[in-house]
Amino acid sequence: MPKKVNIFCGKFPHVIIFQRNKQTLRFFSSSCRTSSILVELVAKQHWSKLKTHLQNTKPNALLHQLLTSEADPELTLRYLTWSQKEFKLSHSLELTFRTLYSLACARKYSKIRSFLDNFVKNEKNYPVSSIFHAISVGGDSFCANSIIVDMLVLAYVKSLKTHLGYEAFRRAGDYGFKLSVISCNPLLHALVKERKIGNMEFVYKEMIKRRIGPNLISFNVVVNGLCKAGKLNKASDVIEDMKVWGVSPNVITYNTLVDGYCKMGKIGKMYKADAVLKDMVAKGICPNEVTFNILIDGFCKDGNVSAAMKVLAEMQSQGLNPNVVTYNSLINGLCSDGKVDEATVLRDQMIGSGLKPNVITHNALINGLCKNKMVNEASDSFNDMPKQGIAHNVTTYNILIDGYCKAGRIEDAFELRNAMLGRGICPNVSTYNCLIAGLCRKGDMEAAWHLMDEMVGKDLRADVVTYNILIDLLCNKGESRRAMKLFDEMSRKALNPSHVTYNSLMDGYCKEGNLRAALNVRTRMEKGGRRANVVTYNVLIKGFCKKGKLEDANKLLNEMLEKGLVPNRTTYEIVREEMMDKGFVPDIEGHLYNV
DNA sequence: GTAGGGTTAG
Repeated sequence: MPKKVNIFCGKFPHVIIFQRNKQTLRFFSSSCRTSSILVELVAKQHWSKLKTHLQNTKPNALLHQLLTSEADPELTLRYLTWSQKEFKLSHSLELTFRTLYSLACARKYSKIRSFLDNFVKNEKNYPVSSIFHAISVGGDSFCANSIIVDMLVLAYVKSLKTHLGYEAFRRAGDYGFKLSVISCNPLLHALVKERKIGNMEFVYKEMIKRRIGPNLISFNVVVNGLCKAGKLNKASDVIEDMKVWGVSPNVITYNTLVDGYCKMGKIGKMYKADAVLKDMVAKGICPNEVTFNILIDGFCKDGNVSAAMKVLAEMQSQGLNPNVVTYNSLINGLCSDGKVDEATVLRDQMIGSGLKPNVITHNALINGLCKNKMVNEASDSFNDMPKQGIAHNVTTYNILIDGYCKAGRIEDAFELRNAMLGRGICPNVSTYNCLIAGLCRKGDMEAAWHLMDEMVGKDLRADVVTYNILIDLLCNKGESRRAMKLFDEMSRKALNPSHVTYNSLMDGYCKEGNLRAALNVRTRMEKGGRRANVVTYNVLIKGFCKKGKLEDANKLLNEMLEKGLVPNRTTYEIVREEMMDKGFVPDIEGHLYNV
């Protein structure tokens, strides 16, 4: 019998498989001959014979015997999987992980990897704590155990059980097991994808603390996560940290940060994005197509297509060719600006330069036509797509369905929905959202609720947008309390309310003249981790104005400017109509001349 | 194995 010493006894006083196994051992000593026959059958892989012989022996007793007799680890594993399948049983965690331990000592890593991949896919989820207990009593080689835990974390992440991967990572720290970037990088990536940025930051800090040595990929993933969460200063700090670790940021690191500024930055964000670009050039990192595409898209989304065009010229002067993504951003930018004709010209230019428009190009143009009240043209464009060898996708249908709804052509919208079903494209939540919003605009509440039921029947779950549509509708009808009930339902369904949700509720209460309730919603919004945006301020400022509280409204205006939020057209309209026309001079007055 | 483009709600 091998000597098993639990080196973690001090901290984790869970000993001991020996007590439990005494009985098993007695069994083996009394029937030693039988057992050696069985072991030999395993060695020869005579499974059917083994099955008949095992009628009087417990399968787990044989597994134990294989482990203690130090049989070939691969064979032990083969017996383990065979017996689990054959007898529809699960071996204990202790024996399972002892098997993996023996494989780790024999450096049969790929066997462990594929076993763990299956192990975690199993619907029977063992508590991570039990697994760690089994690992720590199963073997005393720190290195072998660490490798098993590393592979376990990776297996969880691969099977989309990120929460368990995260827990295993945390516990590995308690036990002092040393993980590697092989499991930590995918874990970081998965946490970013699930928007669990707090957890991602924990893993990153722990990696440094535990001296796991983040590499370039780790840093890039972390920078991306922080950018997606709007933590741009922290992202810049991480880039500084990299140098301490002797890792140089590359073009991807900087592109990620530039994109962060474009998408999450506040006042003067494009200026800052440009500053990051200059910084990277100064550090000798050459911008590539992606860098320029990010900037072009950023300027377009910022409503500044002419600046985007200048970036395009700069890109070409540096010998970089615009690609489909470049053109798609510009086409979309022009369409949002109401310049569908120019967008079409650009599309032709794109074709002239040898690039083939893809489904995204077409969708952008169809959307542009819809938004500019050219639904018939949009429909023609839609029908042209198959002729050009481009298949419609769900988004194409959704765009045109939304176009029909907004043009008041609900019947056409439903007809198109039915057509997509016939063509094997499944409506998704967005399809329903477009239709529900269309029905709400028409005031056909009954049909809207009916569609909600239909969604559930099709196993489609209402999302934040669905709730936003319904909440907004109720608020506009003066039924804020009913809207609040839907809001509570959202949290019960683990849906994270968005800015729109809170803003609609505040608007509803403001319209009812209930400023207190509106401010309560704002408090909840901040507790929910969302900061007030321009729309929030517009809603509240208007609410206070309507109540004649112009001084308070003015304070809100100041607060908004101090937070670096940029007033929009609605803000100016409110200020003009509700304050200036009534003889009140707001602090924002000076800005009004710029509009 | 880390970066970029299209739809729905204010």
